[in-house]
Amino acid sequence: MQRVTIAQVAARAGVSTATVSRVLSGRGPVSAEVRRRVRRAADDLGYQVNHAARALRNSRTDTVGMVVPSITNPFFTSLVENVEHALGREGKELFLCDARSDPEVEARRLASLVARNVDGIIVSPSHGTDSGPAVQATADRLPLVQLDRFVGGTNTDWVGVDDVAAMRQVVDHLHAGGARSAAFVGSHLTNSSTEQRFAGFRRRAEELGVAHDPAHVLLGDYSVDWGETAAARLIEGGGLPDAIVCADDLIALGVTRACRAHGVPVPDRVQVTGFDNIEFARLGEPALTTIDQPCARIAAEAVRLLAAAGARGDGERGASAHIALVPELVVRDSTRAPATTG
Amino acid sequence: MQRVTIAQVAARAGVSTATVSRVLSGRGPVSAEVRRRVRRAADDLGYQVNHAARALRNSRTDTVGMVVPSITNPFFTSLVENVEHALGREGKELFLCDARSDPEVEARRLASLVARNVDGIIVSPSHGTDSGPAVQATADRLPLVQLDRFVGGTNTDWVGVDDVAAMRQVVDHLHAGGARSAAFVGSHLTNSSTEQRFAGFRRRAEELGVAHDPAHVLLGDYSVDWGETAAARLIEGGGLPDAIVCADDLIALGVTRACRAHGVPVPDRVQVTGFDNIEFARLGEPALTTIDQPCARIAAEAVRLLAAAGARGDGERGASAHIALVPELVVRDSTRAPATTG
DNA sequence: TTGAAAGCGCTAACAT
DNA sequence: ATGTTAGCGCTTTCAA
Repeated sequence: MQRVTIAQVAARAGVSTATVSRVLSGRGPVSAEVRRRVRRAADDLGYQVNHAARALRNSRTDTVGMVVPSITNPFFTSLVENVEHALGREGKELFLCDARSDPEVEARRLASLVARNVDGIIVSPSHGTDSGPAVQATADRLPLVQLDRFVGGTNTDWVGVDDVAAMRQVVDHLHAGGARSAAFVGSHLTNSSTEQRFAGFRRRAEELGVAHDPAHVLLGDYSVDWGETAAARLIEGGGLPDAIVCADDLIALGVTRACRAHGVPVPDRVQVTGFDNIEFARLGEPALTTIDQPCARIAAEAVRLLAAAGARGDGERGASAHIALVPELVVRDSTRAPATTG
Repeated sequence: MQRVTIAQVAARAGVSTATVSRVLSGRGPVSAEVRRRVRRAADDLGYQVNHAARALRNSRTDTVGMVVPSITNPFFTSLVENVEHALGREGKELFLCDARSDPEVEARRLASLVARNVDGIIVSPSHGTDSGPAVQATADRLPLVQLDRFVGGTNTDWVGVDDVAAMRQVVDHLHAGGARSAAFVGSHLTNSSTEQRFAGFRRRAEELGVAHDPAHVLLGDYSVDWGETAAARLIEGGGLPDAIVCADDLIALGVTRACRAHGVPVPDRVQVTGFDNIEFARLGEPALTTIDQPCARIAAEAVRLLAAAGARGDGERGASAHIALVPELVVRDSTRAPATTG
């Protein structure tokens, strides 16, 4: 099972390796007759390019690296799927890495992607500050764009949703449904998503006079388990507010589940909202009102920015782009007010 | 932002490139003093190996490729996560590909992995027969093991669960809960999972005298939507059986949702079972009784087999290993009988 | 213990 | 239109 090289193809077709290369990469002038012979020989031998050799020669791999905090979070897989699709249109492949929500693992992944000579990197940093050094160091070597989450103090491009505007919609909607007090359940404030969402929540709550007791701000991680734990704590602690605003759908799914387990009616006793609009959001009981993240759009913009950064060359880095898309509220059954149009 | 090469490190440390290579790869004898100088120089320059050059030279990439039908199915992400973890223990990385449930895409992915000189491939084939040629062609060139699903007529290793034994447990449990008739909802019989599970279901149903009307066998795809559609069809068609056996949890989640929507009580009017035990299975209303797939174990075995196949060399392929793990039934609230011990 | 040099498979000048 | 050849960055004999 030796690997077939262009030299063997060349020998069989009775031409030089250069000609074979020209035929197979479709560059350079080759007569139709020779082209056919080479193709034939390559097929017969079962030739396949050696990616390593090509990468070494071209210093280009047609591969983009992507690092996400957790591949088991459906929101990130949705993002990954869309990025891969967008990349496919440019003939590039995706090398996916899971950071396990750990900045150290993340740093190793980024280093590994650099070693692999990927053409660019798309990363959603696990941690709001700890991810900084590795992201910056990587951005110094390769085109890099941040997606969804971001880390402060870097000069890279970023694409995501406007969390503050999103939370404004959420709080408005809850308020319209009669909520006069609200809790916030998120992850520890160590990533931009939670930070921004909490800030947006608090700002709008204050503007509308929705009470938000500091004791009703519960921070853990992005998981169903944490949602259940947090909700149980709120319920058992007494003084359950009118609404529970969750930083993502996994948490919200846990919260509604705990409410069901404790016999607390949603949305009649307490309204609940999620964030991301993962597929399972509509499967909750009740189905979750949530913020729909335009994953396809985010992915497409990220790929576009990356291509632009690559074309721009590495030295001249101008002002970095910050693209915040305004997402839509999806009203389902976990809140009381009807959907508004506007 | 030029990449640093060992030549530059060598120059700075005042040694040859050979010595630098020896120090950085930890092979060959180098004096402590020189070792320190080289390390120092490499750090100062921010040296990182060039993976392509190393791969070309060593014809080894320390990378394993994995192809799954769909990265948005939580069962497969769970498998991926575990494979990556197992690989990490051997200092290997994972290159993940999504086949979009399409044998043609799958074939392209496999070819691309071969071109990348991955050290081995782990694949869960999308299609029971159409995936065959590409899988076999790939297996002829590289160590390859099939995971979960498999394609017939190849001589590769395989690891997964014993679907027939699993379905036996499911039917026994439903029967113990009083079911005397059952429907089966799966995907088109174009992959081994559905085939085996359906066969297992039918066999045990016949043994126990559980009625299974051919009109109650509904085949679509592995998705929540299909589960909803299929359940609606069963409910509206009248003659709803005592139980609905689903080929995976996504389908089961759709089925229970449709039952809820149509006011059909689960498990009192109809019992429902899933397969895989994805995280969301316990979040259904009611929580799903399902078969737990031992992902960590499956992943570990796959990695072990792959390493063995690699070590064995490519020519001498003996009998292929077929490892079928017996999974456990997880009893929750969508079925009537209590959990049994044994 | 260290260095010189060949060569992995490919592509792009350059030459014909 | 086609061939010759240098060289991408690394590892590994072989020689010193």
